[in-house]
Amino acid sequence: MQNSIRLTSARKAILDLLQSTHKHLTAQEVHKQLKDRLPSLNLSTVYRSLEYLVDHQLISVSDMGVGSPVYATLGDQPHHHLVCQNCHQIFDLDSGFVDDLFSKIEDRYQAKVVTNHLVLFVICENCRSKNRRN
Amino acid sequence: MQNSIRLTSARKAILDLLQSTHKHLTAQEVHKQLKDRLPSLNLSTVYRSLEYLVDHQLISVSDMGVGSPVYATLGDQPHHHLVCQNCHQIFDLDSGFVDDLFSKIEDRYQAKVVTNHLVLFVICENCRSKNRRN
DNA sequence: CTGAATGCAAAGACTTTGCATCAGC
DNA sequence: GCTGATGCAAAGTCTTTGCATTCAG
Repeated sequence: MQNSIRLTSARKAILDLLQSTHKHLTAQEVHKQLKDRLPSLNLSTVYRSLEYLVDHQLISVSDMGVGSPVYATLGDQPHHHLVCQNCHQIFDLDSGFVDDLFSKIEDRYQAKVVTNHLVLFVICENCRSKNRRN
Repeated sequence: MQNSIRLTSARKAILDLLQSTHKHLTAQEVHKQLKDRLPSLNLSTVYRSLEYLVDHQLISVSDMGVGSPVYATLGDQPHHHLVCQNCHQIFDLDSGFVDDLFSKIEDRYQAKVVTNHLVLFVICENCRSKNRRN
């Protein structure tokens, strides 16, 4: 991890994309979405660039249970989701709750929490009432 | 999702394994560890069985950032980890902190949190002191 | 100018699927 | 006995790597 950042067109494009979509994208998705702008962009370059950008702390990587890791800019406000394991509906989770947890952890462990997108699996109210077992 | 469970030798062996190791294993690891006991066990059967067991809520699946999902029995006490994004060291996270969060969430959203293995990414104390930027 | 980044092609790892056979209930 | 599970083989998807070329600083 070094301080200066070598800014190539591929990396620039990836950063731009992540900054403008405000979404979590997989490497494959990033590649697909840049095909028009940079037709020559190779998938392996996308993988290498994403790795580089994560290493240099310009983007974050997290796992939403999609199978592949997803990437997003750090600029986005930390935000968190509840995902119902039964009906797969997604709910926003009040980040106050999570901030609380994170600051407690940082106090206790002297570690900086870098997860800025937490996903918790739940059985939502709706599904609970439909299913006695939960 | 149905109520009765068809208990085959493959599924029995997988459950046994997960119950005895108390670890989170990937499909590949499960397969490797069962090779001796069940030499004929096919990898695709392992995948299908794990999926089946998750569907029937006999085991849980989570993601530790290893690249593949990991499986564990539900019997294991909920427990949580901090993983350093820099040195990849793993720390146990006091589950009191997390229980707190979960019960607040359950109150507010009337949803049952089923995540029983939370993984938070951090920069650990050690790595922070080595690197001014964090 | 020089080392690092890229494209390309190939290999590698993990996972899924179709189909014939086998086994649990 | 019937339905669903398994083994096998093959294909599919995602990711990584080696090497020659190109590019940013």
